Amino acid sequence: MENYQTYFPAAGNNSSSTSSASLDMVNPQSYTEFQHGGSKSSSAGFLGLMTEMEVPGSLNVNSSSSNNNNNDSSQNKNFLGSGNGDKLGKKKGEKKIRKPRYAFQTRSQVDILDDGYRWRKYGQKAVKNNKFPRSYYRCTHQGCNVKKQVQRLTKDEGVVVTTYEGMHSHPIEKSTDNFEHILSQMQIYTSY
DNA sequence: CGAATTTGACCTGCGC
DNA sequence: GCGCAGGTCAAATTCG
Repeated sequence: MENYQTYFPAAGNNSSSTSSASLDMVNPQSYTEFQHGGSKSSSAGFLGLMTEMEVPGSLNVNSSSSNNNNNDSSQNKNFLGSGNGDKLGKKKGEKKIRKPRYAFQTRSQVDILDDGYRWRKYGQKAVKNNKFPRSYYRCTHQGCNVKKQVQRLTKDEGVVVTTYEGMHSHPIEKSTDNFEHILSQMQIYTSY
C-alpha cells in the first residue's frame, strides 16, 4: 500500500496555505486526473486546480443503461456531483451550503488511496449500474468533517474515482517523509 | 482493550 | 403517494 500515494489536501483556503497535490508518478502504471464537473470541459492539471464546483441538481452518472449495450466510449465519463445540499433536515436551520466537491480519477489497482490523512470507513453502498460498491470515508481528525467516497468504474476496473468533500484544517497525520519525496517527483513531472 | 471495519437498517430526496 | 437510489448510523465484529 505504500507504493503509491495520492496527496490531495483539499485546499486550506483560497489563501492557499498548504494546497498541493501529488500523485503516484512513482508508479508508471498509474495516473491521475482531476475533473470538476460543470459545463466546462474537463481540465487536467495538478497544482492550483482545485476549483470549487457548485453542482446544480443534475445527476448524470451513467451513460449506458437498459440492455447490456456496449456503448463504451474510450474517454472518461464526466463526473457530476449529485444533488444534495442538506440531508438530515432534523438539525436546525442549517444553511443550504452545498459543499464543493472535488473529484478525480486515479488509475490504481487498489481501492484505498493513501493520501496521508486517516480515514474511517462509515459506509458502503452498491451503486446502480456499477458492479463495484462505493465506499464512504470520513476523516478521523476531531472537528474535521472532510468526507470522501471511493468508487471503481465498472467499465474500467482499473480506474478509481475519488470524491473529496470539505477541506482539512489540520496537518497530515502520517509521516510526511514520503510525502516530500513524492512532492519533488511531482514537481519534476509538472516541470514548468 | 481500543480503534477501525463491516453490514444491515434507517432516512431523505426525487421521479413516476 | 410510492418506490428507488444514494447517503448515514450504529451495533457487532475484527484487527493491532
